[in-house]
Amino acid sequence: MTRRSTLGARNRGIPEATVARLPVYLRALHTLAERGIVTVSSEELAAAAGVNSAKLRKDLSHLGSYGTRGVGYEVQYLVYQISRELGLTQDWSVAIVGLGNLGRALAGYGGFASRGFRMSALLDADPAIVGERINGLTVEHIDKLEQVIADCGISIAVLAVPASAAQPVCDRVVASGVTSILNFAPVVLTVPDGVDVRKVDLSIELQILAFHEQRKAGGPAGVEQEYLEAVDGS
Amino acid sequence: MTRRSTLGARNRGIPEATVARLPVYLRALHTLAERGIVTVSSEELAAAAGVNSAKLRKDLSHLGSYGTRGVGYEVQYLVYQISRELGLTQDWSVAIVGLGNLGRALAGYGGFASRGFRMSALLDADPAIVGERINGLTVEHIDKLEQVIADCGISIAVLAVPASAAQPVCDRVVASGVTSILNFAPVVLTVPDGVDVRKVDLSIELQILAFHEQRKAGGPAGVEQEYLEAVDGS
DNA sequence: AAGCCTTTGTGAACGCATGCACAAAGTCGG
DNA sequence: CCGACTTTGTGCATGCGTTCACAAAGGCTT
Ligand SMILES: NC(=O)c1ccc[n+]([C@@H]2O[C@H](COP(=O)([O-])OP(=O)(O)OC[C@H]3O[C@@H](n4cnc5c(N)ncnc54)[C@H](O)[C@@H]3O)[C@@H](O)[C@H]2O)c1
Ligand SMILES: NC(=O)c1ccc[n+]([C@@H]2O[C@H](COP(=O)([O-])OP(=O)(O)OC[C@H]3O[C@@H](n4cnc5c(N)ncnc54)[C@H](O)[C@@H]3O)[C@@H](O)[C@H]2O)c1
Repeated sequence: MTRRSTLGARNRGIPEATVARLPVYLRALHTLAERGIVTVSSEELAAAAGVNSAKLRKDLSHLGSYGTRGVGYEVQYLVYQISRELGLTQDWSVAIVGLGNLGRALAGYGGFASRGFRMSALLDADPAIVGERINGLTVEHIDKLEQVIADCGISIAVLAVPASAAQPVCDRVVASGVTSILNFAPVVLTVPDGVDVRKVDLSIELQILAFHEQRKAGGPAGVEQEYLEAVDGS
Repeated sequence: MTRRSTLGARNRGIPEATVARLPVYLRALHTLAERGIVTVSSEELAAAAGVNSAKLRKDLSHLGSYGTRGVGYEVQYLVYQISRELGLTQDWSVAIVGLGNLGRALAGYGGFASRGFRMSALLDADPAIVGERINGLTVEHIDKLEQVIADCGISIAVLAVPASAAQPVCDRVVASGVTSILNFAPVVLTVPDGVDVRKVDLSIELQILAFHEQRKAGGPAGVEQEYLEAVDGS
């Protein structure tokens, strides 16, 4: 007796918006599991994840028919299915390039390991940083990049280098075989087809908040007059 | 002669997707300005920002008619208009709550000040951290939250506290008058209407990358068999 | 065994975002 | 001053994502 419906459902094409929410559901499910909860309805899980329950059900329906009508979803089983879909049943080796303020914080963070991401390599160009031990790992010189990536089987790299170094470093990690990049530098990276880039830009987040904040306070006040003052001339 | 078209255009309702891209355009424009470039076409700016040029033009058209046909956009003028729309012609005071690994990195980052965000207050609950000086600021005890927020006129808070503390801390900063929150803790925050929350979740970013990475390698391999093994029983 | 009750999975409608393609607008050389 | 050329601003079509609403499905009680 196989539990998963063999027909339909598994489209092979999961919408990007759904993929972005699966980790949120997964986190909510883990929290429920810790509390010993065995079964959860779409309504409850949606509330825990902060989304509409119809959206949740549609999202899950892309993975298969894993619920039971009149009951809900079995927490553990759903955890497994989402994990599998996201590729978290295997561990991923990750390299961090740039061990400055931000890189250090990331390297020392425990929340990655618990989700199947192992920080396997730390790389920096600064001789003063190379050799340092952070969270049990030794920082290697960036010249060993190719070697380290091959040795550790790394396919995901985190870039925490200055903006000016980001594209060159990106080119190198891509040339070394990395096909997924998480970029913290405030630049638009150019990569070949087949390489995924996701960016995290904290300044942008603050600017978006500022926009809405300004709206609450009555919208942008500036008129033409102000520009002339601002540029201080003409 | 006023430069900005007085009619239409300024809808007061800028699409959220556009708002999220304006900071990217702004960054590209700053880079161009540094190189001494005075005028830029939508095609060039779009390339620098990594978007489609039609999208760029439509985005900018929401702010007004700031281009010149046959020529393009004046870099400085566009910088000013976007800055004004985003609310960056004024400075914003920001509080950081939680000065652990991540909070420290943020507090020490220079890229915020240059975009009009001043880190005005650092708050933590740990007596060992309170009193410490980071980047010229003294870490205050979380008990002074209300007072500090009022004194510094803070409306934006960054939460870099553990997941378990995030909601309580959130409630407190909201009660103190903060109406915009940037949250790094991996939890869904509940806030009253009128308060904006943006989340940055690095684990989620990695999980999304893992999903696509797995796809490149041939899709999720698991079948029912594997679940039974995984739960190790039954 | 039958009917009631709960909850899923999805069809359909709607709204937002994207990108093409082009007319209108403006520049610039002659 | 004119005509050719460039580039903007936008109408329109298309596709994606969200939400409502409900029939079908399954469990549970009697
Ligand atoms: N710190 C923050 O809170 C923060 C916030 C937003 C964005 N960022 C961005 O994240 C990136 C890192 O920020 P940070 O504060 O850690 O900067 P940082 O200057 O403290 O660290 C950068 C590190 O990269 C290393 N590096 C430089 N060039 C390199 C190269 N070619 N190869 C390998 N390593 C190299 C440096 O030696 C340094 O250790 C920057 O692009 C920054 O704009 C940081
Ligand atoms: N460090 C990372 O790279 C990273 C990555 C992803 C997510 N996060 C998330 O960011 C948050 C912070 O991460 P971190 O690594 O800096 O953690 P951390 O434990 O190093 O720092 C947390 C800080 O918050 C303070 N704190 C705890 N309770 C508080 C309270 N009630 N009021 C005020 N301060 C309080 C602690 O004293 C500590 O200084 C966590 O939620 C974490 O899950 C961190």
